[in-house]
Amino acid sequence: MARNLYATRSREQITRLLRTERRYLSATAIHRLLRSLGSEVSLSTVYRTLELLVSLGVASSRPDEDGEQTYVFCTTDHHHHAICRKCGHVEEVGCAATEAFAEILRRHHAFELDAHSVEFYGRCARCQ
Amino acid sequence: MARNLYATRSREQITRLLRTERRYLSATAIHRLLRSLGSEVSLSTVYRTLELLVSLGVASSRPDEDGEQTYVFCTTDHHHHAICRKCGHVEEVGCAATEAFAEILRRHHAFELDAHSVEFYGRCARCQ
DNA sequence: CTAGATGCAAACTCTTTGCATTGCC
DNA sequence: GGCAATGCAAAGAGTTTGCATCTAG
Repeated sequence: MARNLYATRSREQITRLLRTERRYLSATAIHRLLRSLGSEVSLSTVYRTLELLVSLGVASSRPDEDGEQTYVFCTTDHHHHAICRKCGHVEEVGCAATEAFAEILRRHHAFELDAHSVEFYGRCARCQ
Repeated sequence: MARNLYATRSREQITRLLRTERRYLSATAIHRLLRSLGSEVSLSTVYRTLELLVSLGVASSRPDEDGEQTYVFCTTDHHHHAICRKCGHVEEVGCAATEAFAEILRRHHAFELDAHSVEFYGRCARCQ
């Protein structure tokens, strides 16, 4: 955690959970999980902490199909996510992999891909 | 519109707007646009009609970054979307273009891509 | 001790639903 | 005329915010 920020119990718990799970979880799901583990953190603190983690680059968020925001632990390095539809596991995909695809879009559609927002769904190695 | 369904004024207006715009719009945005064009359709009808169009395969929906659902007119053919970040224009990308990319993910990450949910962001030909 | 973090409850936004009314065929 | 569609208002769900209290440093 950066300077000027207190390393509180709530924040440690939320960060540790995300770091362990490595899959996209909603704020409510995180709250429910933590409570079931004995934590007494409130839902608003979960929301505020998640917002903090995202702004610090420690977590990344995206809305699921219903529009509910979900959060995942991730490094600050530049990368994209391949998300397993079966187990929810998040694989970090390096930029090089997207280059070839950007080239195809460029040639066939004159479309300049902004690869930063691309996310992929499918089956990870263990779930096929 | 299929049998058993009334071709009402509201539905025509909503469908015509989507067909003309060809970009992702939220229900509220569609409602606002229609009202500004003189329509008196209600917001709940907009929601109900959009749900109908999606189930008919005439429209497709996805949540934006804030989790708000947005809708776009599209054909029922199998394809993916390349969305221009500048003008919002939606380009329909054929499946062949995604094949090459799926192959890379498969080789480098042992990840089986379910290409059906992939959407791309960037700049279209006119907006570069 | 003090700025920052938390909990609670209320407020907000987007979306869905129940029901009486209207309108298409 | 009959069944489906609509409008309105109220209810839901997820998320944010104000404020008094608590706590890490």
